[in-house]
Amino acid sequence: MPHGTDDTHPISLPDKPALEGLEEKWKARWQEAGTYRFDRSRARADVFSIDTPPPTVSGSLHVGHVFSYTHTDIIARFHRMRGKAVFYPMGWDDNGLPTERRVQNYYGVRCDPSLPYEAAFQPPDKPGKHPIPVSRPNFIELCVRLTAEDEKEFERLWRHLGLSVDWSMTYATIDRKSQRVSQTAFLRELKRDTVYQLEAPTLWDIDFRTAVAQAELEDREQPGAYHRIRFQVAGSAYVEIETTRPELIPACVALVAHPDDERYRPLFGKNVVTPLFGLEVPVKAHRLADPEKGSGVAMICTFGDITDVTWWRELSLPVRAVILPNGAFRQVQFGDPGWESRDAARAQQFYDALANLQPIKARGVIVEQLRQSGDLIGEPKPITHPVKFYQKGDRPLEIVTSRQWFIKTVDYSEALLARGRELQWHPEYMRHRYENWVNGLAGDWCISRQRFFGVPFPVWYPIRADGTLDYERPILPPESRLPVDPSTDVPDGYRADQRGKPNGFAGDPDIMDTWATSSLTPQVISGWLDDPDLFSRVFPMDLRPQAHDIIRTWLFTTVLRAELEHHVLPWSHTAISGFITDPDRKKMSKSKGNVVTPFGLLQEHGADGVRYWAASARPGGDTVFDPALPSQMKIGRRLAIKILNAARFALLQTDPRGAITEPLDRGMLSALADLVEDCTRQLDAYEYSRVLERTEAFFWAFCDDYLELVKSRRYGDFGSEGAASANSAMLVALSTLLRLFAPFLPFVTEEVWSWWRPGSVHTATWPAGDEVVAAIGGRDDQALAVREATQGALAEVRRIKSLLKKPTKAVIARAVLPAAFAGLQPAARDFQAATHIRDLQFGDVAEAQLEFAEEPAA
RNA sequence: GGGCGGUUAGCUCAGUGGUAGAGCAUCGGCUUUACACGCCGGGUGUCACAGGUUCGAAUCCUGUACCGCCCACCA
Repeated sequence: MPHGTDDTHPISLPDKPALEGLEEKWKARWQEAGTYRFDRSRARADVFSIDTPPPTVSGSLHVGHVFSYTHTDIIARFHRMRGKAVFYPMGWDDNGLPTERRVQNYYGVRCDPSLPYEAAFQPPDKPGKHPIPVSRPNFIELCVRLTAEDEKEFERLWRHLGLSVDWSMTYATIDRKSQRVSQTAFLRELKRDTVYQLEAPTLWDIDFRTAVAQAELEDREQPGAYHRIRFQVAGSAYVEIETTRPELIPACVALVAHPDDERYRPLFGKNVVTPLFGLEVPVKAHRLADPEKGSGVAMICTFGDITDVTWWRELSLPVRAVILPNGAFRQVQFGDPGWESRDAARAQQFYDALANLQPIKARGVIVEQLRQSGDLIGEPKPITHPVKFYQKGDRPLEIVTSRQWFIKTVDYSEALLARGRELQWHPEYMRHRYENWVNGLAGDWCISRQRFFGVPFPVWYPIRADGTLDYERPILPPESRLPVDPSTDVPDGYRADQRGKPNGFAGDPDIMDTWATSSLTPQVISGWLDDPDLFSRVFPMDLRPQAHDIIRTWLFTTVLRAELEHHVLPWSHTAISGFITDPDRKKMSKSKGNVVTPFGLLQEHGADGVRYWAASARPGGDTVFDPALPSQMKIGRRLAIKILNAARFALLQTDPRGAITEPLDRGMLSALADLVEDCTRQLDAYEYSRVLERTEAFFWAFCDDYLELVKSRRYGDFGSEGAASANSAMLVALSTLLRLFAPFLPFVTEEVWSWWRPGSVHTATWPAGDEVVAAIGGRDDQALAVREATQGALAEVRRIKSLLKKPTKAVIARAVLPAAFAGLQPAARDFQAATHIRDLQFGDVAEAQLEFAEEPAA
């Protein structure tokens, strides 16, 4: 039976419908009824699977969260209504540095991976003055304990916002399953030689004391200065260089100029002497040296920046490192191998003033030394220049040589570009970000971090008789043992007391980069290792929603891991959301204090109101959030209230019902069918904002024009057949509009649906144009024309009445309308009743001619 | 330096070849039996700029400017 004409379900209407309390009511009922539970009996073709971003739970909730997660939920709800089994789990990203920092402060502990695990360890009630050292597994337990609270708060927000997540399926990026997936993928990649270990110069944060990856860099404008410094060529001949980092002069291993630079050609192959320290360094030629920069000749240090690394590698230069992992200048003995100075005593005197200093302090000291020695030419010229930082770091990155794990990326550039082309991007232009990144890959992905809270590398190393580690023959666990923590677990064939002893073993002390786990979210949630049946039904997945700032990290690495492990694209679509910005169009950030807590907004505007605001933003676009301005949320709330009232009106009187014969009814439904077709197309293309806008426009006209025009007839003024036509049409329209709105405004639509329809609107069938016009035996073009003429004429009469300041009820004894509106004649009865026109004529007039009667309408 | 978005009413923004739109704000009117958390109406624009294609351009092409973002080996 077509919807809307079902007589079997009783209608129960509230006297005064309201939005208050709908969230509490429906989120509980949805949970109870399992409305959003994933049906894992369905075949892959009937599944829509979503790789939802796990929010960083240690971060604060902010308005950006409700924004982008609403977009995904709209898509999820749409596909669910189209009959798909929606696989929509939620994860929590509790991995990584922010959590680690919080745990240290909250519990007053410090991770020491050399300690053994203590099962009975409990942190003190209050953090003490001195942090308590704990083992890595103990530390991870505390991280899990603390983040569990954060996760509850996020879940509360998501449920209140109405996300249609299946809450029986949650995961955390540090849970055992995630660890097992990460370690298994790592071991398999290691066996395939797509993972390798290398001692090499690595980007290094001196505060966190860890390696960081290219993807985690950001440039920040910093004040600096060019220092012009002379190097002695011979006798009184000097060559001058410019540098922003004069403190690295002791680490200088060469000078470099462009091979075609005539000024320096005579120097190539010769040695010069570094100022202060008297070290002989060669002058080299390399194409990356830019004659336009500085004096055209540059100092190569180990290591000042990434270019230094390139030069060092390609020119086969020695290492002369001065900066320790904590950023301090290390002790150096001049005269030792590699530090043969022309005047070791003098060099030592200068250098000793630098030892133990941090780079910025050392710079001040050395500038003064250079000034006094006469090697500083002129005064430093202040500039502002971009400097590389770790995204979460506070001081510029250094480059330090260390042993790290890498996943190969550069070798797979072509394959990854092809996957990027295969992926369907919404919006399409975000594809360029990915291509930019892949084309700019400078080196393989460093995945090891010298931190504690994260997934450990499942690797031990044999200790030789002389106590050194044998990195060439790592000891690997079988996959069946995973996950392991090599800092406390013992490799097969060894005893625990052999840890750290000659001929014993040592665990790899590092953990994986957080993205090394996050890049496997499709595998984690799809049951890659432990649930092949589920895996076959949901993987490769349908959708990865995420923000554009993590295309180079999360999206890229996920594509990479799926390529390495499965040789497939991990999902067919990605929907990229924009940012919430503050009124200055800057990205919102906690440090600027402009973060708005979402619970207050939900309280004030209702979940549907907040969702309306989120859904109004076009896909991928940044949206300004100004708490000081009246927002779209108010409009959304108003729309939700209007839906309540309009539905109540339609349902107040549903009898008689019968054939839909009247032109206005048929025209309205024909237009609605067009709307439905359009909305379906747009949602298929992820253009949710258009769907909301168009549905809303239709709905508002439905209320203010259609309902007003048919009111009289509906009340029975023109007999029961006319009333039956109106009632039946109204019910079809209501049912259809509720379903179109359902993905956007899940609470109010569910409330109204519950007044008269069985089941949930969210598992009802998404409307189809054919279904809408089935009630009138097909789309009716003539009726559409009548509707259009009637609406035009209605606007015209309203305009004249308003200009003349006539009350709505004023009776018009005689009206002559422009002939263009004559098409309304089949609906003249409805039209005249709504406009109180007694005698209606059409003529050659430019605007409506109205003669008002003396008496008001009855 | 390369790339990507944006520039439309006072504000926030729709609008991808056919008479310039919505909401908010503002002003005026309406006690109308679903809704005053409502309804009707008015005013408001060199569609950033300059060329080009076209019968016709906010829309397509070329270039410029400004805003924002991404990327880059930034001495």
